[in-house]
Amino acid sequence: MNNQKTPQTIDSNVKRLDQSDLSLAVRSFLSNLDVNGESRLPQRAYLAVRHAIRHLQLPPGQTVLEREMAEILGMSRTPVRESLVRLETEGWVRLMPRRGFIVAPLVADDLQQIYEVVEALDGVAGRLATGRATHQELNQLEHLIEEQEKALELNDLLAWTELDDQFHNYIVDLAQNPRLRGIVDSQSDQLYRARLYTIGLRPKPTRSVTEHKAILAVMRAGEPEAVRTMLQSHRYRARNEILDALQSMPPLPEETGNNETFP
Amino acid sequence: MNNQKTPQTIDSNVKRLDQSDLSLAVRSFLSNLDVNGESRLPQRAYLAVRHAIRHLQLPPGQTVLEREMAEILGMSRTPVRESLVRLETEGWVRLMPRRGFIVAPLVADDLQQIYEVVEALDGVAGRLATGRATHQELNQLEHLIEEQEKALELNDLLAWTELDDQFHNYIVDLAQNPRLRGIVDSQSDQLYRARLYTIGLRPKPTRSVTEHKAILAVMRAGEPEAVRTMLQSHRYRARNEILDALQSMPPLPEETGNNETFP
DNA sequence: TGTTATGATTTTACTTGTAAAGTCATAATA
DNA sequence: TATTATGACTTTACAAGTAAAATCATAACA
Repeated sequence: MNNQKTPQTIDSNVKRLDQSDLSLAVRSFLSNLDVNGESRLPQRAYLAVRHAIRHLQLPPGQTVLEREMAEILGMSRTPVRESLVRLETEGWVRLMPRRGFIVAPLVADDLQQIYEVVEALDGVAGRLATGRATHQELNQLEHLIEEQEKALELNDLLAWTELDDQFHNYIVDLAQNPRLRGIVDSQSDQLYRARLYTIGLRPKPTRSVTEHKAILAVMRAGEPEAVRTMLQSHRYRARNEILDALQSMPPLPEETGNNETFP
Repeated sequence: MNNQKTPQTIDSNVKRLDQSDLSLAVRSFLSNLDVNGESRLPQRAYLAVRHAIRHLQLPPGQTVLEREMAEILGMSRTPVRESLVRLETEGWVRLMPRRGFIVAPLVADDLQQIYEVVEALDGVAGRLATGRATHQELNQLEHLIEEQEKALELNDLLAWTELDDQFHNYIVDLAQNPRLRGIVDSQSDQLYRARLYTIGLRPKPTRSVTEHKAILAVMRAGEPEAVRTMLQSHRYRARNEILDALQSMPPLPEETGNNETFP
């Protein structure tokens, strides 16, 4: 029923209009992303595609064609391909040899692997941050926690998700290790879409805020090892909530190209 | 003195022969690497360049030209560039915009960052491996330790370095997490050249072998948390030895193109 | 002598072209 | 009907070409 390919008639020397699988909405989402600050084309393509995957605009299983992306982003195929290669080594897309790239499916096994990595790196970041953060920076963490409480009172789960991300990212920043920063960034960000996907099915994250407070307190007390342990178990609990929610979902979203073809 | 560029005479319409900075030895090292198993050209280029950097054939600071690599490896520039982009995101080379790629310099600050990452990931790998390894696999670890002792008796530090790598890599394998595997692989392998570089300046690694035995014992006892702690402090000690040795070295190797031009 | 200007050269950054391999709809066949 | 064969079509994988930018040696000049 969702086969949108036109049957090729013999006189189809007319240029086909529906060579794309992507809806107009997704196309505008991709092309309207503000990446003007980036001068390099591959970096622009990288940010655009990653952003679209992160926000489930490019759903798991969706094929990503270099020709199509190039067309949408207004560049040639080469910089697009370069960005896809990078996204592949980071785990955002998967390369099927001679078939093309698809958005990495959202399966429990994969998420489990990411969590095992992020738990460890998040933990060490917290440990390092404890020694390296200034009072001012710790106050900034406190500010983020307050914002989280506000978002929770308003039941704004989307805002809360962003603030939770900011909290953890800021701790990683404080570790002052660019390499760690890069790896955590690309890995933990891949968890975002799983959280987005299960956002309504998880318990209200009041406990997360409590734990954030406890983590900050131990950072203030200057106990690096304790910070590490707490961050790790904090992530562990979050992991279980996500995986539980994912299991109670419709089987798995694969090749769900949300197409709106013209009338 | 080491300026090997020929002064361009007015009648230099002759094709220049020394357009390369790389010695014949390095060229043959690169082209003779056994990568025939790999069908994809970018993967071949990736392995070749990475291997050459790892073994200090391409020294820190060396510029890596895509045209030159393409020529040496017998392919066009496109797959070479793709491999360089990947090596850049992993930290092996550094991209100077509009200037080209150079082999990442071997500076203490960078090594420190890598160690912070690897310590954490190695630790979690050990923790996971403890639950997931079979008796047979643990015996394989024991075998590797025995080989290390033999290498040490023969004072074969190069063999020992390889065996030490194998030991740690095997533990990561046992964690059964491909993503973790990939990140540790690319990161910890970047430490290899630092170890190679300081190989004669460090104390004989008898203590490392003792610690390996202790780690294996705790894995056999099935105490994941203890394995993590021990692996982490094991890496920490190794880190300090390397960084100390590096500090007592000639300033820092940058642009040391070990050229042997024709007579 | 020291400093600035200049132009040839090199190298990336990006575009475009092409062959091979895989896919898929349709037709032929048992 | 079920299965296999066929061929048009799509898409990557790789090659090759070009323009802009940075570099560096040399020359002009104060």
